[in-house]
Amino acid sequence: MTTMKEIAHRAGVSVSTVSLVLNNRDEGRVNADTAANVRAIAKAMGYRPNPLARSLRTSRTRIIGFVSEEIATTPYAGGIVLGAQDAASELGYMMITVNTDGRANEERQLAALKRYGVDGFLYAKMSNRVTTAPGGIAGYPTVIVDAVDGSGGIPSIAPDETRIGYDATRHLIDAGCRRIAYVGCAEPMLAEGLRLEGYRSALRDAGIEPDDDLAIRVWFNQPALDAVSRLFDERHPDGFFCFNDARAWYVYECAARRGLVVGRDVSVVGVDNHRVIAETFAPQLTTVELPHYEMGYWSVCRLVSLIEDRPLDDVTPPRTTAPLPPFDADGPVSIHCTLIEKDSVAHHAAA
Amino acid sequence: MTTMKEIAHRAGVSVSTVSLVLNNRDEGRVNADTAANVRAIAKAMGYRPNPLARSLRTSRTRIIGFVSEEIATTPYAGGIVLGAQDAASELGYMMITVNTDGRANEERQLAALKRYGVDGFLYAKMSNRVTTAPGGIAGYPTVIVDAVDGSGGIPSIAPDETRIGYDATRHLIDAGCRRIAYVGCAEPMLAEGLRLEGYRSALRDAGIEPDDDLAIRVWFNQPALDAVSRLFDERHPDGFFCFNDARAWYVYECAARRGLVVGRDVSVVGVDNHRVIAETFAPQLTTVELPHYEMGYWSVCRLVSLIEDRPLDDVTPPRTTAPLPPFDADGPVSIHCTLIEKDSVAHHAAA
DNA sequence: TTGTACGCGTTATCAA
DNA sequence: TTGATAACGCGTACAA
Repeated sequence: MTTMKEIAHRAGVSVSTVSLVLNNRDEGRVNADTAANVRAIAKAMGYRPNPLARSLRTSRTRIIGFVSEEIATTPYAGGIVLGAQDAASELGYMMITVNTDGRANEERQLAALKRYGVDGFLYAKMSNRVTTAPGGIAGYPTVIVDAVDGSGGIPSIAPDETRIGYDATRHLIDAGCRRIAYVGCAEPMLAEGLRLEGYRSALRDAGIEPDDDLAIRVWFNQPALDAVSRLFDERHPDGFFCFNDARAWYVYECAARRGLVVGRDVSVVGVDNHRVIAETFAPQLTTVELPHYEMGYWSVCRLVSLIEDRPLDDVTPPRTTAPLPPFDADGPVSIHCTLIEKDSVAHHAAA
Repeated sequence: MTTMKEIAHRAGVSVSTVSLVLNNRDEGRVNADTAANVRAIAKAMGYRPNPLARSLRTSRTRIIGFVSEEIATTPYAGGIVLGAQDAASELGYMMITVNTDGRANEERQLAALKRYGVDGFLYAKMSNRVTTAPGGIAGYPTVIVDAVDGSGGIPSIAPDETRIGYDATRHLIDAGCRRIAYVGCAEPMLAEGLRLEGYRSALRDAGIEPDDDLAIRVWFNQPALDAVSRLFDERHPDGFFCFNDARAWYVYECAARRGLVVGRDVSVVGVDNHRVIAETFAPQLTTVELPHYEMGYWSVCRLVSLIEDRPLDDVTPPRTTAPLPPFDADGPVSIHCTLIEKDSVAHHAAA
């Protein structure tokens, strides 16, 4: 590790001069030639600033604390963490991730992070819900990921759940389906209600009155399979909007047992085709993909813009993928999710 | 953040005395009373050392770098990361996790970690294979997780794959099965060959000559389902040992379509019943559980023992769960996996 | 038994 | 335009 002192020695100048130059504060304060020389030497010696020493002075570490209760418990976490890490890396930040199990060790973990001098926090849930950030976070720049702040005031980023329901249902309507079922999730989740709402709006907008018997909410395993079976036999839906991968499976399974081919006899649109369908039935599910990676990525951009008090456009590295959501709003931000079309929807003229 | 200086001021002593006391270096060097006083004040003021400042002096950060290519791509990662984080937390360490996508940005990420002064590395794969740690890691204390070091010399921790195959097969034999099939994985993996080996040994030990037609290796989806279907129809196995959750699903599905009840008509033992079976068929699969959490936990203990050059027993916090593997060996360590019995195995007298 | 002085690598202030 | 000098919080050799 080469230090400023060594560079100063080699360049025959003082450490302060080196510091000025290497921090680009030499504009009109250091002779252009000496500056160039210092830069050249620094480059030749492969100088990289020591973040610890810098932090000791500036009390800024360029470390972000990623706090979550459920990093380990859901397969989606990976996407968020990865996106966050990528953004952090591109912006010159590091991320320390900690997993809190409930409020128990939460404050202890937060205290540790604070001692390490993190510049801000990402507080992540793994499915959209109303949450309230732990008290210890107060006063630190914070962004809530995949949830909305119950107490208000903290910016958050989450999928636009209503629109997910709307778009999925709309897609089925456009394909000619008229008896569209919703296979929801029996656990109380924000997403559940909102997607149902979107599903209903789409139907109404298309002049179809929602039929409550077509919308069910199921848990897992046999009871879920039984419920979907009844739905098949009693209401004969021609399209299904499924809350998630596991719910879509029940539809695929029921269809298979009745000799119905998904994508020909019945149409299915799901959310976030993650593993179950992909590994069991053919990976053909038309899905609205939850932007986990993007949420992670964008939340870090937003957090850094808070930390460094710079406009968001300024800190956001150029990206070739999806456009940015309207970050300027200081409250919660809903991210639009895109529908990925596979061959689980039969496109035929309207009946 | 209260500092040593403040404590020194309040105690009416110098900073060095405080430092001596708070680092437990006061044995016979500081008056017992002053020491006690200093400790009391430190406690009252809630003193916590500033890790940054300390690191600047000691060039030790108590930060561990967790490096992996696939944190995001597998649902198992969570368990390893969580276990590692727990151990780190209990041992007073922090973990910075980075996800490298191939060798491309790997060295850049490693360089960043090194600049932040990590004390050592965890290099993790998400399924047991022969690997070789990146060059940039050389010279740092390192432990390889869920893989074995190809070039030797670096300690590693991975499941005992052969024994997984042996135990699972043995369990089926003990339950009375005689035509035991192996549904393996067509991808080339270390685990695949080793589990097959264990499967064969168990059969031979029971006086059953392995029948090659009973051991198949499949990919995913329809082709896999077809292969397992043929297996059912042509060889009529009474027991199945399945490489993983997804492979077990094909067996459940084929059984269901033939009216056979798993746990009554056929027996199934799998590995790591993760999500597929649990969310689709009832979560009843008898499995050999891969100790992801334990691997993470133990690897950190081992790494810390390397970093601090202390015997492993010394750094390992007391645990109530499984016993420690034989860490003393300096090469690869195989962790024994335990079989969790659910009701997917029909226990009947041998035919 | 305690305090002084210095260094870790940086940044910031101020005087030259 | 440049360079001492102090400070960030801590650890430690050495002097008192």
